[in-house]
Amino acid sequence: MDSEEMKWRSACPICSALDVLGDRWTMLIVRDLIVHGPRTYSELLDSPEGIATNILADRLSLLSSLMLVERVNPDSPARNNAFRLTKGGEALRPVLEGLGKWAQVNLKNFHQDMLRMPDSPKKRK
Amino acid sequence: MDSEEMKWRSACPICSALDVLGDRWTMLIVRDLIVHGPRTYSELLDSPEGIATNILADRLSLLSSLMLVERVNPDSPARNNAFRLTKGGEALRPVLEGLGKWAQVNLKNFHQDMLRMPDSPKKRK
DNA sequence: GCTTTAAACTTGCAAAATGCAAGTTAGACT
DNA sequence: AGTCTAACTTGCATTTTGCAAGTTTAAAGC
Repeated sequence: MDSEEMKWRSACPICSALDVLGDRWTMLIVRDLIVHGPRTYSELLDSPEGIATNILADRLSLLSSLMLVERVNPDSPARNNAFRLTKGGEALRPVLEGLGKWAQVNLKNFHQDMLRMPDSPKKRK
Repeated sequence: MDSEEMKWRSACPICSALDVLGDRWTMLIVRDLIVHGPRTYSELLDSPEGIATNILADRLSLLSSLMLVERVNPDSPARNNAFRLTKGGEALRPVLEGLGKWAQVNLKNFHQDMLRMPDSPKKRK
């Protein structure tokens, strides 16, 4: 998937944001990059929610083509070459913080086990 | 769908927010209720993005069970009985505004036709 | 009060997205 | 040179979405 094949449902900016971010996984990848800083493919795979490898690859490719995420070393091979947020991706930080705070206040009656802060990832292997 | 059968992927608040709102349609319904105020089922159907009737019914039922949306007249029949945001739903306003502003700045190079403000809905029939 | 109308859904099925397991590739390390 | 393993890709089952059609029911008109 890349930005050429994006389908924009309308001219509404909120809808356009959701055309990019409105699925089960994309914002969780952004969350990991906000919380942990630059992160490799395997580290992103290790998040507790358990994203599938094909979905992770697809979403990283979309986020890259929209210049929201980039490789730390653009000219080096993929192995151990972490992804990080660009300025545009980093600009989502207040939005995600707002979502987290909203959930803590407004979903606490439905999800008893919710944490105060994002939890750290499990060790891999 | 109702809140009993919600699957929470993790204890992370951001993830929990996305468990509820992280799909193609839910936040667009919230957007319509923020922009227009109380709105009937048919009015919500008329939004320019074209949500399907079964998806709209399903999402309204989920939002209702999470007490984010309610009927204007709780004890009256459904016909012409609009939905509106509860206090919890209304609390998403700054998040959606943030998303819209983010998109205007960060997606403008990829979506030339994006508007400055959400557009008004088409007339029905 | 009986019929008609239309808003508010529900249902059934096709199409697309997601989830899962397994396989492939290529650079780094010895 | 050979092995290892991170970073993917592929194939297929399952789930979610999209679309068209059908159903229900309060209310408006006669």
